[in-house]
Amino acid sequence: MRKDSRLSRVLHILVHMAAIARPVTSEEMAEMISTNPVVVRRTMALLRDANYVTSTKGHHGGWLLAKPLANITLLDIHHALGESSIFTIGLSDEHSHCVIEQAVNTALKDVMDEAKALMLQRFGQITLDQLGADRISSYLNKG
Amino acid sequence: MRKDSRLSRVLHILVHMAAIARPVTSEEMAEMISTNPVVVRRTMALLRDANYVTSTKGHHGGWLLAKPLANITLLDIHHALGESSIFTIGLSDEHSHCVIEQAVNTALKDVMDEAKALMLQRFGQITLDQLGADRISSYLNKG
DNA sequence: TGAAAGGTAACTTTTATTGTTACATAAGAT
DNA sequence: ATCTTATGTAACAATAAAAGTTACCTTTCA
Repeated sequence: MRKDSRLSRVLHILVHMAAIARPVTSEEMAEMISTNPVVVRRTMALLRDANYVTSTKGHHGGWLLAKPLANITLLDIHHALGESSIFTIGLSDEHSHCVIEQAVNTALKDVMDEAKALMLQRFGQITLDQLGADRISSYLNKG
Repeated sequence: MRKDSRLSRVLHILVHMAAIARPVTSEEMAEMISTNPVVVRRTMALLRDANYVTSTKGHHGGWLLAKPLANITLLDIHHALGESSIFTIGLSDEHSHCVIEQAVNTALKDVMDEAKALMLQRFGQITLDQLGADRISSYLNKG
């Protein structure tokens, strides 16, 4: 299964955007993450749908943040990207009538649900403005 | 990303094995999980390498548990299947020199590590014999 | 009206899992 | 002895999801 790197990539872009006081084009963003503009538009469109960014066409167009990074959490962006499964571990479903299969799947699902809940809770505690600040303080601390 | 359903499938097989007092063939196991014997051998071979099962060739051959289910945890089996990533979320690595990318990835990695630690801890607390017992008691409780 | 931007559909590439075929080897049954 | 029943394994095909690419559209402003 190929990894979904959209969250990492789009967070990278958003933090850059906050430091650039003008519309940023898909072309520029594509260079930030070494891909092409269509891939960028595809992901950014989801954030626009959730009102975290706006886009304008034509000359001097591009993308702008719709709110300060301090008002956006990792969870917000995660959700904006859609409700896809976060685990590579899947449950079998060949014989859903088998009580053993049901017991196995219930046990696995309970654990995965708990881990997911923890992860989303942590994501909800981190705002995007902390990503820059965290980095600077750890840089100063480590030399 | 396609899900890795080996853990769920092989747990299903192991619990069945405990209830069958003779060597179980790959053919029989393949029917349990609706696949073919080669797929079964591929996964079971990993469990044999980790000494959870044994296999014998020829007439009346097949697979046997090497220890009681009570002595095997979900974590044991998870580890026996190899150290593959459990998350579909990947980190970008286009520009590892960019401090913003590093800050984003560190934040994501910290959260994922924490969620993974919780998941593995829970897996370590569940022995395979509980899968049958859990199911029966929940069945009785729910009617 | 031409250049610069986003919008989007359709298709290809990539990557990991799963499935399949084929054949070798081992061990007990006849 | 040799046939049958098993596992062992290599090589290849099918499947599925993300990412990449191409092509063409519309919008906006100089």
